Amino acid sequence: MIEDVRRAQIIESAIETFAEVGYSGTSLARIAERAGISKGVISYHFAGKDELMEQLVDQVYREITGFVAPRVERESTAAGRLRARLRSVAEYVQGHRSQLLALAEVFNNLRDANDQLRYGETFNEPIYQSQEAMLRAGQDSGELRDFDARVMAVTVQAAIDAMIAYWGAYPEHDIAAHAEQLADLFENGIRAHHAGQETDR
Amino acid sequence: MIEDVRRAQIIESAIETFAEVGYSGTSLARIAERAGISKGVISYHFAGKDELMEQLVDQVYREITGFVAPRVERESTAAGRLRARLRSVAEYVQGHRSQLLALAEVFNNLRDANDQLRYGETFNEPIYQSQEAMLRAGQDSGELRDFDARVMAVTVQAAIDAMIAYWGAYPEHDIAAHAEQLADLFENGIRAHHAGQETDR
Amino acid sequence: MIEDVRRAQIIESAIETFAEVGYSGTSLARIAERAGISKGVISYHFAGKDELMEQLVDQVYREITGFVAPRVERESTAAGRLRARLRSVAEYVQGHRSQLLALAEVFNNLRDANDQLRYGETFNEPIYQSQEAMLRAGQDSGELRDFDARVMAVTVQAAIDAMIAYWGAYPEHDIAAHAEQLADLFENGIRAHHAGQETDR
Amino acid sequence: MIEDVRRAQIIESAIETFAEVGYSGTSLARIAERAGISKGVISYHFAGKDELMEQLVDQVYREITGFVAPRVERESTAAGRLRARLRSVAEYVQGHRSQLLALAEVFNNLRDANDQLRYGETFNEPIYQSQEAMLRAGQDSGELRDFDARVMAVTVQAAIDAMIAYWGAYPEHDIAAHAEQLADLFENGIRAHHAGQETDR
DNA sequence: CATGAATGAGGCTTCATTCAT
DNA sequence: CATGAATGAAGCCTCATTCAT
Repeated sequence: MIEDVRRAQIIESAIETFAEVGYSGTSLARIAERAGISKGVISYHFAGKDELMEQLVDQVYREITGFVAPRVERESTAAGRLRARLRSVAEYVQGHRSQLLALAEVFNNLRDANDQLRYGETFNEPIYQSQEAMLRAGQDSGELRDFDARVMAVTVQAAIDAMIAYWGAYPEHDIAAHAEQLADLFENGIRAHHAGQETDR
Repeated sequence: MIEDVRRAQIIESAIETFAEVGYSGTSLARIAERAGISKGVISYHFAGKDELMEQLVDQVYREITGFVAPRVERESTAAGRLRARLRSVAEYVQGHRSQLLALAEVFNNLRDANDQLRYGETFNEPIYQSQEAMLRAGQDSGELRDFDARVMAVTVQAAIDAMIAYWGAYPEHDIAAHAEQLADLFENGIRAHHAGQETDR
Repeated sequence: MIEDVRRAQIIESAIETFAEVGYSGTSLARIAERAGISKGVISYHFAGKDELMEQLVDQVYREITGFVAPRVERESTAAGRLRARLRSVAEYVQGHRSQLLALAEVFNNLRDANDQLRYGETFNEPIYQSQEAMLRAGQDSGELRDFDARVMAVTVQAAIDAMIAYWGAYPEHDIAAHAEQLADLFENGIRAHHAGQETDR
Repeated sequence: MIEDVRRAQIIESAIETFAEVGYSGTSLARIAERAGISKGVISYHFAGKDELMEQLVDQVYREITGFVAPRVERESTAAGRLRARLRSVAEYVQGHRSQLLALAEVFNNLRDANDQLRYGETFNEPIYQSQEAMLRAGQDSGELRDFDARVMAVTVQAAIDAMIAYWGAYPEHDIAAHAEQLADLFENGIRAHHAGQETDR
């Protein structure tokens, strides 16, 4: 009810604040100010700043996954799935710029009591593993050449993040074309060598 | 003389602190404590925390460039230069883990008075441009296929950063092999299609 | 009706909270939480935290007095009344541990707008005076020796409070035996000297 | 050096604040204000509010013990030692009113992370034990009658604390006379019966 | 009669920076 | 050249209280 509305409003305000002034510039006071509410309200709805950030990550993460996953699953070949992933991320990201920037801020900075990153590489494990499985299936079917699937999974993710970050810095950058370029790169880079195939674009 | 020694000592201490506890966990007090000096000394030798961080970036950046650049210039083909870059970065990084982690922290967080990232994508411009020039030369010579050189430059840089970050999280990861995998990926991904060449490894 | 039930429930919850976490650890939120009610309810039934505490004192005080007074009045000699008082307090206290601890917390900490203790020594005045009257009667009848009745009244009260506090800290302590020891002490300490001993002063 | 001077000044200011406005009314801001220093200074010289309070207790405790102990040790009989203790406490307390009130505030309120009193009855153990030893020696020598030495030790301490508290509330009260009255009470109350009286139990 | 939501003051602490010595 | 002391802003959090529903 009202509870959920407020929490959503606060998270939305936090997203915009992180996106605009970065992790260390984001205080509860600033979030509250942007939301037009009193400072204490955030502490009322969230156990603390950390919980707010974790919920932010949860929400944004769920949203983007909910958008991308079905579009990927529609494809059957490894190359097709990879291209679908790149395209759908690029598509989703348009209109959700702040969300992605905020996600990156929290990702790269939130630490636990032992100074370890709360969302470190270990948080990416599930993604890496599903990506690896997909790539290995492509290798087994003969579609893809031999390579280290873990390295490739890490690199695909890095290419996506960089695409988002670059577009974050240069909003006029054509992110859809960027995604196609990446798909071409990986398609050429990992397919099995026999005769010269062509990309679908 | 003493001046320079002190500054170097402070920067060294700052590097280790950033690497260990991250950007928001790094205070002047903590840097001073690790260096075994008084808090005030830092303010005496640097105009402020910002200047310290800028000098840190300058120093680390100069070091890594000084290591990588000559190894790249020794090569003549685009593929060779790219592989040399990947290899030499991977080589340099071993033994300079803290430096690279600290560099990333400052890179991703330091902002100016207008909340703009001090080292944003614009800081990468020189790298992108030199990389682009190299790639275009490869395209002109017929070595490389047609693609967006800017996107490729961004992606190469991202792949390198991710390699470092992954190795930062999993120190037992074989970063040298990782670099070769990346070289293979890009070599296959961007060379001109005629007959099937082989990578050198 | 319901009104009174709620007030009693809240006071009961406050008693246990004070007893457990002390004065400064007791917040309305904590009291409400223990009572299983909403925070606002307390403010609805009491003018404020201060009034709640005053009612708590009133209630506990009335209870203990209602238990002790008739048992004291049954006795006729000063020594008998004193022993009756000590015994009945010790008896009452068993089964009302939290009440007494809570009473002490509020007693020692609640202050008015001028930072004066709300229940200071002045609150003990009625007790002191009744005790003094009883002791003076014993002196007049020749049962008790000469001494400062006010000092003795203060000391008796202090001995009782310490007995309760000690037993509060060591629940296995035999409080009934403690009460008898105190009665012996005072009986020997204040009765008239039939063989004339002298103090060293 | 300056360090010690400041710490002493802050503790002194804390003592007066506790004495005046009580435990819950004492904030670091108020202490700093009274000391005429900036809020942050306290955090600079003490790890936190808790450490400040512990040092306060240490200091006051050491002072009072240093005054009382030699005066007690000068005496040889149990009655003499007890009277010496009562007299010297009463003497010391005059001129150190705030110290004693502050000590009581911290004593009765400071709690650890588990809500247990930092200075509970257990803190009094050493006092109780030394007092007990003294009383038992008196019983062994035939000077004192049979009684529970622990109960008596607790009661003596309580009588002293009450004397201080009463005088704290009524500064015109004659605390020296009060101490003599207490000494008389205990002397009569615990000495061996040469003419054999009996208690009623 | 009860509640959950909101407020704003105040508490403790950390921090970058300044300054006298 | 170095230090320790001090500052005051800002951060997060808790709290008693108010209020619309």
